Amino acid sequence: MAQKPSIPKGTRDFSPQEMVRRNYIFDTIKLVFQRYGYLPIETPAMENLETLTGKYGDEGDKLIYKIRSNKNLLEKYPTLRDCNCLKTVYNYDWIPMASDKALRYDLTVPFARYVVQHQNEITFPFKRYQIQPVWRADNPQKGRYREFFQCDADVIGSNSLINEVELTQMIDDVFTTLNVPVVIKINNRKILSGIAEIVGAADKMIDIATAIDKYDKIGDVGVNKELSEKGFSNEQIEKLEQVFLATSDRIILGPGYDGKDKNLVRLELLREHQEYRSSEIFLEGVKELEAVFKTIIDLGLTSANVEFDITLARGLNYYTGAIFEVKANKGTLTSSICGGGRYDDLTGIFGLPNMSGVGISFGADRIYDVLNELDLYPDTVSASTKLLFVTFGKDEQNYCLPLLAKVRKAGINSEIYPDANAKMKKQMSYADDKKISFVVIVGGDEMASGELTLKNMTSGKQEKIKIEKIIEKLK
RNA sequence: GUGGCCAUAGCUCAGUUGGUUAGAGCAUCGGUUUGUGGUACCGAGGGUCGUGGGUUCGAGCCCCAUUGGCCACCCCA
Repeated sequence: MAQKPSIPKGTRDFSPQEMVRRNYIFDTIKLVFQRYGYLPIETPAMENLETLTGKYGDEGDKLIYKIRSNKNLLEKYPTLRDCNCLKTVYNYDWIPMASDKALRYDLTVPFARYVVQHQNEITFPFKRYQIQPVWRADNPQKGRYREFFQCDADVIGSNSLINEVELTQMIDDVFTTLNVPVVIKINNRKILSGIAEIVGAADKMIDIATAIDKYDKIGDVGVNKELSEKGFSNEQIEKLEQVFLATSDRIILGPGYDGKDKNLVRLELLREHQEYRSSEIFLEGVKELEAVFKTIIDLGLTSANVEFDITLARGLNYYTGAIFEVKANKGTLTSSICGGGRYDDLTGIFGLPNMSGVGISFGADRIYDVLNELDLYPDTVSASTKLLFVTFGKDEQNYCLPLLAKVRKAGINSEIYPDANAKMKKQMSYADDKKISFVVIVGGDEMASGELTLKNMTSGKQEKIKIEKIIEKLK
């Protein structure tokens, strides 16, 4: 017996029913992308390693899947074969040369690379969407995979905040269609930069951001402890706590709250904040968000809630302006199902400066998990074949083949049971299992009269009917 | 990279203080007289109990190691 086959950790197989469901998600997202004027591109699964490194922070870089070279180090340096220290590491005759390629970690960095490479063919602002798998050498757990699909939409070459508004509307559109209640959290890295500047730690913005990101998880005590461990003084920590507390519900919903939009109240509070208003970049971030929120409120969203959250950080290093994160309000998955933000200089690294971009990324696999858990698929998602020809032998089958072709030409998904000798029960079970809505039963009587037996598999009712009428009926 | 839990049929699991030939449900396939599925009844196939070692007269069960999985931390879609 052969060994039981398996697939690598953190990867999944998708069977037909699952694929139909996943395609429903992809189709929904794609439709929204197209409706807002985004055009598709694809990039290779692998990139040059140097394209990817240094873009995702220290933790991110560790999770990049490196592709080992096919060249054998021992062929180039045969004397290495005798090196004992290598032998203890590699007990075989093949030592790969240094890896210089890697699997893509996300779709944003390859996109930036693409834009720089194709800058002369692109009309800016460039709106592209991209739906492809990405790979991360992470430890799998709930909602976390080593291979998963991202669905990205990005605008590059436009500073306008209308893009931020539009992306928010797209998130709303997608999750409204999918029937998933969500909260869209929005923050701005400039606010975080300003905060870091004010407390005298401008170079430690990332440290502050990743610590305060855990506010709702480990509370103020935990956050303060982490900040302290990272070398922040008590004075700095106190100053930081002050600004985060300023936007808490307890403060803004207190006496004097006049029912105005919470997000705008929070931002106004920050704009007027004694200590922090002195930072230019801080105020810039606040003003940007005020503009974004005002427009969103004016236009209104269909089902999503938007929320300004000053503790939202996001780990990716390249974000410089607005940052987004979307979570489902129902179900047990607590991690984000969509994220994004503005990056002012991602193309600069590849030699094309002053090209600001902003984008969002839907995590298709997590959305799939949420939809599965909440069972949010419409009935129409399961049906594929609409009509099955059931026959009793070779003669009947031959009689049906031209009819089948006719039905297919009319655009009706249909098939015939291939094994002419199969018993009727077998053929009916097949239809039942595939959730085929109608079967046509063809035997001697039907062939003689041309009146075929059409059975509705849901109601169980059947009627004698000519093929033309069947086509008319099912079209 | 760190920690916790788990591993028996394709799937979900049972399996007594260690004792003959390891069970059930679901799924699959076949049958209940050869033109009718989803419900019923009968039957069949399918397991070196994750792998390797140890203790024992005897191990699915106890011990050690190893691999894999799930969950949490870190970080992220």
